[in-house]
This record gives sequence, C-alpha cells and structure tokens, in this order.
Amino acid sequence: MSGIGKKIISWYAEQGRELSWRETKDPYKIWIAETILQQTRIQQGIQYYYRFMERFPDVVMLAEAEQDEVLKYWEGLGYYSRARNLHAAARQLVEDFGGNFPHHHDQLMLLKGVGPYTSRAISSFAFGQATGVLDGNVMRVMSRLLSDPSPINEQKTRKSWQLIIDDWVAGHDSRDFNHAMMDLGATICTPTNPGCLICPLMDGCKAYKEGTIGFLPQKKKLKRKVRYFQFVILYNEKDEIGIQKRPEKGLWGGLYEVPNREVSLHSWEKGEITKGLHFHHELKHVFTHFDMMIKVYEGPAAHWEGSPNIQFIPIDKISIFAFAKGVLKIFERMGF
DNA sequence: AACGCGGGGCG
DNA sequence: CGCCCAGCGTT
Repeated sequence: MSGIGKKIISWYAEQGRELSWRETKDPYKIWIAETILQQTRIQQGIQYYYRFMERFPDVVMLAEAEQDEVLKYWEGLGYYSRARNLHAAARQLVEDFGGNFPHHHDQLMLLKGVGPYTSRAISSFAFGQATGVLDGNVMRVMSRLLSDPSPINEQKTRKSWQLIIDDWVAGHDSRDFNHAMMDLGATICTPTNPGCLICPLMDGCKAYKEGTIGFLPQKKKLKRKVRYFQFVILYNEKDEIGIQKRPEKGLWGGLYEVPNREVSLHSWEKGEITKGLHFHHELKHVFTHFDMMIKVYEGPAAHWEGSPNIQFIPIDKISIFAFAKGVLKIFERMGF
C-alpha cells in the first residue's frame, strides 16, 4: 500500500474541505472542535463550536466556569458527558499541566474525555506529531483499501489498524495526511454511493478491484430496546413548574428535567398515575440504544412524591437551565 | 468484550 | 425505519 500518502495529500491540496479550526494550531481550539465533532456531523456541531469558543475562548475561561453554564452551551447537542469531561479536563490542564497541553498522545490521554482518536488528533493537528488518527471516516477508507472485513467497532481491529496507519503516515506531514484521509472518507469514500471513479486511491483499492465496496466496512451491530416513562408537569400555588437536576452520571447527566419515572409497559398503557394528575400528551424520543416512550401528565404538585430535590421556577425562566432535547420537546408541546 | 451514552439527517 | 456521524467511559 505504498504511495498512498503522496496521492492523497496532493488530492487534499486540491479537493480538501476548508474548516475554520484547521486554520489554527492552537491545541485548545482543536480540542474543543474535535470533542464537539465526536459522533456528530459538522453541520450539526459547527454553530455550537462558534458559540462555545466565544464564551470560553481559552482553557482558563473554561476552567473557571460553572458546570451548569458549560452544559447550557451544550444543550441539545447530546452525549453530555463530553461537556462535563471537557470542563473537568480544563481544570486538569490548569492544575496539573500549568495550563499547557502535552504534545504526545500518551500524555493527552490522561485528560478526561480524551481517548485514542482525540489525543492523536490534537497531537497531529496542533503539534505535528507523526501519528495517524482513526475515526469513522478513516476506518471506512481503510476497510476498503485493504478489503478487510474486520468489524470496525471492535478494539482488536482498531489496535491493528492503528499500526498500519502509523506506518502510512511516516515521512509525510501528518496534519495533511490525516485531514486528507478524513476528507476522502467524508466526500468520496462515503458509506453509500462512493465516488470510486473519481477516487485518487482507486488504483490501489483492493475492495474496488474485488467488488466488495458495498459490503464494507463490516460492523457488529448493537441491539435496541423500548422503555416506557411517565413525565409530570407539576404546578405549585404560584403556577410555577417543578424541575430537578439529574445525577452527574448516566443519561442526560447533570442536566435538568421534570420529575418522571420509568414504568412497565402494562402500567404505562393503563395510565396508572398519582391521583389528581391528568394526561396531556404522548411522544416518542429516540436514542441510539433505546426508544423512550413518554406519556406526559400535569397537575398540582401536592400529591406527587419521590422528588426530594424539586425546585419550582416560573415558566419564563426555563431558558436559564440546560435541558435535554426530550424535555425541551415536552415543553414545546405544553406551550411553554 | 460488551454496554451505555444524543441527536440529527439521509436513503 | 435503519444507518451513520472527527468516540469515550464504565463495567
């Protein structure tokens, strides 16, 4: 597979994407962009990136912020542990690293929320270290170049291919090489209908030669479930609504919500609920790993139990707090 | 190794 | 409706 580097870098010089966080070598900017873009399309994340950088322009500003505000800037983006870890890692950087980013990926891995991909991305893009980055795009490109059916979501595959990509990047500008591989995956070597006929690597692509492009990459797939919930809009005597903060870990960790409980399908269908509350509407919220079926009830707070940390806020103060998309959808249906 | 963790866009 | 996206942490 020799000669890949030269071909792909010259393709990148002509056809690469122009993205603002590539115009800098500031590790902080690169770190924020890479974290926002984990499992997230550029289109979806780019506005979050600009807003986030405006409010938290450097690592000290981020370290000194309150977690609730960081989460507010992440509201609606999903995978909220990214925001919590970003905040924690900023404090790590200030306290343990003198506010400076280490250059090597092994050291960057010590930061919360920074894993194999992000550590190497910072190492390459900010400091020019000779390491290859493996994201979903690159894994797809490699699976086809090699015509290798190894499941790309298995650690074994990732470790093996890391050695290969590190070999390929050797002798080239790692910044350009890694960006080129990602851009090729994003624009030419796409999941469906790849542009093989205009691909600069067509000659050396084993899957193209063998006709296996359409079957690659392989992936072990995860199973999804359905879970049933009741959410309640509780009013006090001043017509304020009850909200509460979720635990730091787990689903929607650290965000605010309205009181709710998971129930059996039977109980959910029968509509078994505290006396005095009445049904308002039903909706489905889709996660990667399960479908959340929701029935929303409303009524006076007096009889509801099991929400010890509930606080009541006027409806026009909702926007101060960070809520996940599922809860925001409920607010919208309530007319708040 | 397997699972938990969000949300949006596209065929 | 299923798949995929600049992945990481926990168990």
